Amino acid sequence: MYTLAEENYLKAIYKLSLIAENVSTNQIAAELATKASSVTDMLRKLAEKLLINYTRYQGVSLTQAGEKVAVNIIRRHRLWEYFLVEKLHFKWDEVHEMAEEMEHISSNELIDRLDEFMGFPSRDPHGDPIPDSKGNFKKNDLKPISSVDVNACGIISGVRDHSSAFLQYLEKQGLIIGKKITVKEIITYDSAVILQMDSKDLQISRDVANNLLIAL
Amino acid sequence: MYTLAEENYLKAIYKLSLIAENVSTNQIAAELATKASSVTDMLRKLAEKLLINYTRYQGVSLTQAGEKVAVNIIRRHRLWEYFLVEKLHFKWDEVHEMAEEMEHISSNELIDRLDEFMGFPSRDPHGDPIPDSKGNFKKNDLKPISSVDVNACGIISGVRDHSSAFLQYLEKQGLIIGKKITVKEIITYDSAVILQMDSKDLQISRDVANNLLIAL
DNA sequence: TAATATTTTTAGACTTGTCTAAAAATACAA
DNA sequence: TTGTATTTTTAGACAAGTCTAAAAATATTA
Repeated sequence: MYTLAEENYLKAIYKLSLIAENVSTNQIAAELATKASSVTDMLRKLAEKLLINYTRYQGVSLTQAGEKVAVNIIRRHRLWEYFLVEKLHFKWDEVHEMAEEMEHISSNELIDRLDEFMGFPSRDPHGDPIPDSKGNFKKNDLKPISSVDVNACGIISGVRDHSSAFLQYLEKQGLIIGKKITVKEIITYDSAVILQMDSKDLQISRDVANNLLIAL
Repeated sequence: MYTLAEENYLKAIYKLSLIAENVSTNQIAAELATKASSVTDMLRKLAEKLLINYTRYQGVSLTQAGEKVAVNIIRRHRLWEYFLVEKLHFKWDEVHEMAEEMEHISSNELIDRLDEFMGFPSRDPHGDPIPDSKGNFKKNDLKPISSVDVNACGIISGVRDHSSAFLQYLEKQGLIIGKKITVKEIITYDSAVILQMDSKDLQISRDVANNLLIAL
């Protein structure tokens, strides 16, 4: 249906669109670790196929068709991650690269059966919601710890950084999905955050607080 | 590790090697539905990577390294087919194309865990043996029905043609893996074969008898 | 608002894998 | 064994996706 490169571009544009409506060539280049000139070439092709809205120098956004394709890729990615963790017992920091390959397996029938096989999970191992077969899913209402007030209390529910370095750090600190935490103090000097978890105090940096999401 | 095209060539050469030691350019071209000139180009590349033994005009064979890669692809293919049939409940005639895509997922750790998850199956849904993680597997000792004598008796255990047309035909006739059959008569005129199965007689054509394998 | 900096696009080239058409090598047959 | 048919390779071209270098457009700032 779509080439590997096309799918990766659509996914990148979708991801960047969550932050700001309009996505720039350079942002896409950075996201895909490629050059701006390569991006421009691909944007012309995607626009021709009516998957993006594109005017030279003006940035891009996904069309409805493009968004549908992107959401479907995300559905596949998250279902395979769930499979790898729940059925094959991989750790949550080991599955991203594998799922990056598996998300391009084209059969939707396969994905629907996989979904059913696993009991229609609603979130992947990193707490991200899994779109259903029609593409519906709740937008993430999770907040980075860096954005909540002192004394706020919530459940660790997701991450913004999926790198294994970050996930391994969290694991080591016991900061795993489902844990209940309370924000005890925010250090003015460097925006570090002191959390209470399991009746113990734990300090995390601003970067970590930015990338760790909680449900209030 | 290897490109999609390289993997497909190695798999094709492996498959053809089972029939005759040395494989010709035209055979490969036919197997991959491509042109002989394209095959020649790829053969040069595979030879350079020491995956095949190749001298111009003399046909090719796999090196040990090449065979190892090919067997690994076959392992992945057959394990995914088993997964699709046993876990996702696809029919045996529906899984080939999906497995053709899935066999290129590169992680061996993934495949080993999948193997374990399914209890280390020894044969795929079409009766073909599944290599273990070291690449060991029993060569098929199954025989086409067309090659056995009258009064021979055996268990339907495999197929040589994996097309859904053929598999659907077998399904319809009840000729599925595990069934016990007896060869009652071979018609001299057209080599058709009359089988006995479940105390009933059933006639199959020479083509079918050629592609349906039994364990004696 | 004019000069400078940044971003984006264009132009031209490269790689992988494919193709057609023609040449070279091998196989077959008289 | 010589001529013909077949197979295989070479030569040159093309599409997809990428790159570098340079040009064009946009944004910033003095």
